[in-house]
Amino acid sequence: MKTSSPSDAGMPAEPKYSETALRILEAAERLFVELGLEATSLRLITQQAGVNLAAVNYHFRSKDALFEAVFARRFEPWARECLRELERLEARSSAGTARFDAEAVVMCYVRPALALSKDPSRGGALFVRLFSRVLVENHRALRETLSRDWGHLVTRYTEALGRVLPGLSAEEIAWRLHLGFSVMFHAFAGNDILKLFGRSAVSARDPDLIVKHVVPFVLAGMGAAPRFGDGTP
Amino acid sequence: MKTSSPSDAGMPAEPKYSETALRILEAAERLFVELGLEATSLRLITQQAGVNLAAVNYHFRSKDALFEAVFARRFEPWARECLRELERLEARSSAGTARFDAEAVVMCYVRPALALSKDPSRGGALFVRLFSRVLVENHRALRETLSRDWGHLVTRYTEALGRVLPGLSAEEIAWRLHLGFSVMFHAFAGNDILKLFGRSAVSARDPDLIVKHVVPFVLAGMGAAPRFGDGTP
DNA sequence: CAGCGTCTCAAACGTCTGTTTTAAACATAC
DNA sequence: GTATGTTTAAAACAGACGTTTGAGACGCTG
Repeated sequence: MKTSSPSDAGMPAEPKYSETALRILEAAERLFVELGLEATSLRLITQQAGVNLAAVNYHFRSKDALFEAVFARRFEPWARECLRELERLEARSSAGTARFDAEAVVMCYVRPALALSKDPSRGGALFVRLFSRVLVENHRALRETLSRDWGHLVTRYTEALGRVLPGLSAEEIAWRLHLGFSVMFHAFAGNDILKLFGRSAVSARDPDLIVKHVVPFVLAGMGAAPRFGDGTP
Repeated sequence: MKTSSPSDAGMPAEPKYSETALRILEAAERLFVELGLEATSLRLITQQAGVNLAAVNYHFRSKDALFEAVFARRFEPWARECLRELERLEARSSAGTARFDAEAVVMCYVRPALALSKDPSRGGALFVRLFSRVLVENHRALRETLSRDWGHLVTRYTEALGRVLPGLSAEEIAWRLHLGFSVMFHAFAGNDILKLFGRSAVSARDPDLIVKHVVPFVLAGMGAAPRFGDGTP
């Protein structure tokens, strides 16, 4: 095999999938992103993976469990990276070697998404597209897992953003984070309204280019002065 | 019936659906939003609508055609409103009775979305949620219709935004519009990452509240200074 | 009352779905 | 070399799916 860097810091990075299971995961990932969960049949997955139909129910328990495995395989490393980035920023800020501002916090979750998008061995931009689907459709089981195991991640980012935008209420902070996450995910996923209307102009599949346009937008949005009561300034 | 204001400016506003067809449209709309196209069966739709299964294929040709009808019924009035708002702004701006700035342009598409969200007789926020799904999944037939019949709408908004943000390149303008549309739609649709992680805080179903938080964010983002080459200012 | 579209209804169509079952191939350890 | 647990293979399962059919009910207009 090729995976696992020498020092696996504590956690078991990958549940050690067999060759067959891996082929299934990869075909499923591509198809779930392209067609969605419901529109993708196990027969199509196994056919494209070049494995037998029954292998899915053997290696993963069910179609739903397969979906969760596909999601978790990409999500967990990414989420860990986001957390590590934030902790590193906090450490370097305490040491006085880095500024703790909005851009630094935003880059803590942009950087991992960028790295993921540029790494074909981790599926490239596929996962971001999958995540943007999960965000819109809502898969019960996944939501439970996320809020149980990764709720603290969001909490940490909320606190961090609160520190760098001291003038804003907790509610306002939550909104800024929500909007900031949202715009980044859908931009990375390429969910483009202009494209939907055949007026693309933004063809950009290049992740670096996406960052270049999204980050200034998000930073400006997050730092905006809040609007009072209704209209009247 | 209750619809149609006295002076229907030219176009046939609604294709005059029969009672049964309307019940189907309404049940389908709700279910498509909740479960998605593939996961919603015609049997479930007709059951909730209290009509016979075959009625769907009689009134609409097929399941796909039903979906397009559901979409078009809400989309077209909304799109027409967006166009009218923009034309009104241009007229009032020429007459010197209104300022032609970024906020005015953004409000041209926010206002119709807000009005729609607050009007239960037009399905309330359901359509925005449906639209956000369409944006992520991509339904071939719908994309063709949109780019053929409504591509000019996007073109008009791109031009308008170019006028109020004169310092930016055409590519940059397209990006700002893409991101601005995107964040508004997903905010109205309630596609909230914080909610996904069980850290809601932004429960806000109130459309006015959404506007209050989204508009400053979008305006600031659109007016941001673009980022040069890479990092170095 | 006859004639004729419009519409509803129950039943059936063939196909595809996720899942299970059975048997066979395989590797590794005794 | 045989035993053992793991992985694959092909076929079959019951059920749900979108769609079609053909007969009948309804409300018209003549």
